[in-house]
Amino acid sequence: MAQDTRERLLDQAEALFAERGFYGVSIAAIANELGLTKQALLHHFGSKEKLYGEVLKRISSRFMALRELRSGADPIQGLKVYFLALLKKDHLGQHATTVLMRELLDNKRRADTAGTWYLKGFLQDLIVQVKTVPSWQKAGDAEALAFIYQILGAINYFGISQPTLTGIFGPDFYCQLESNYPDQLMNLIEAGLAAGPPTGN
Amino acid sequence: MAQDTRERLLDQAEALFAERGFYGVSIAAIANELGLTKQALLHHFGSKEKLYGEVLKRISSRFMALRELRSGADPIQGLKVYFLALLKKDHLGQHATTVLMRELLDNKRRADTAGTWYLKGFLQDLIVQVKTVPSWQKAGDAEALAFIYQILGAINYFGISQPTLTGIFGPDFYCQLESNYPDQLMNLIEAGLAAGPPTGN
DNA sequence: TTTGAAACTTACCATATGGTAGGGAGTCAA
DNA sequence: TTGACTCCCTACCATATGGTAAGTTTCAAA
Repeated sequence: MAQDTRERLLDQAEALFAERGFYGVSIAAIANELGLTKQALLHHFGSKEKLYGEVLKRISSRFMALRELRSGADPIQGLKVYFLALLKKDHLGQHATTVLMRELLDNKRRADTAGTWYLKGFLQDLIVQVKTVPSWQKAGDAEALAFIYQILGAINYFGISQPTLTGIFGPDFYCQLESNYPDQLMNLIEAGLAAGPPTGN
Repeated sequence: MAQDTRERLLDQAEALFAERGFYGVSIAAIANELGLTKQALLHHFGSKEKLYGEVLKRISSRFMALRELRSGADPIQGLKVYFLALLKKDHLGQHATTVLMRELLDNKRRADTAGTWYLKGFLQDLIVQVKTVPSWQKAGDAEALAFIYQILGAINYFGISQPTLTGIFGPDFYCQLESNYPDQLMNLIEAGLAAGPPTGN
């Protein structure tokens, strides 16, 4: 039951941090959402910063789990599994990528604490996989990462734009957009992997 | 001189909103940065919300100016001009895209105020241009926008990741990454435009 | 010279926030 | 039964925040 409350607080915190950002949420708001007082929250986590740290840690562990998931043999399939999981938010939860994006934005300021260390393994894993693809074998790490980042950007930027796009173009249009996004993304990945790194001209 | 102070306050506000987000910055902090008190700021803008609105409006006008900039004739060149301007932050200022990204994240909550209406013209313009490219002429608007959004994501996500990537991989590696990013982006755009929308298989 | 508006300032205020202190209820082992 | 521990609450506090009220200074027009 204690562990249960802790977990529920983390869930709630993750959702609210995603929605409003670190400074947009008070610990009282998080606790009240569960019918608790902020002191209950402070009892479990000590401080708001520590709570936020725990949220990031939990997200990081899901990313780690994602790494275990890849099929292994075919690098292209492995990459697709990764990227589709990110797009569909499988195994990560609805709010993980949003919290992560906010953390990227805030990272400049809290560069010392740097809650994104766990991304290193994830990104290195992706680099290795890209360089396993025949046409990318001669590529440098930076080139591979640039390609990866383009895909990550295509995924995550779209992920946070739903409310805005719906507001601008209406729900029907957004629905079309969402339904053909995965296909186009897979196209982009395949085309990029097939083409290899840019040649010097 | 009055206009000058106003403009300087807007500059400072834009920079700080980009860096810390709406809730992460106090109006006192913005004003103090210029050796003023927060009441000077309130005198010019009335409230924090209104100041933020002015910042968004100013950014929007720069986007509008960007639309005028396109070469006109060649749609592919026009698209490249747009996207390169976004990547290099020409005519937009260092912080415009960051503020915009934060606004996308917060838009869910302030969906009523929706400070991103001005994006509509910009996006529609891009859609028209993409559909002018021969291989995209049969594409639907949603397919064109999906492609555009992939590019925008590749640009903007990378744009906010510099501190994190530098932290993870070191400044030298980031420098490599940054130097080959534009080329790879142009590759991606060309490949995507040449390939056309995904076929139904 | 007077008027009046613009561009600030100092004082002040209500509220919200993160955090401390300490207490009470329940559980569980000795 | 008692002591200790966990979980959570009420009470309280220092600080920060957005905003109001009421000047003060500057400066230009009447």
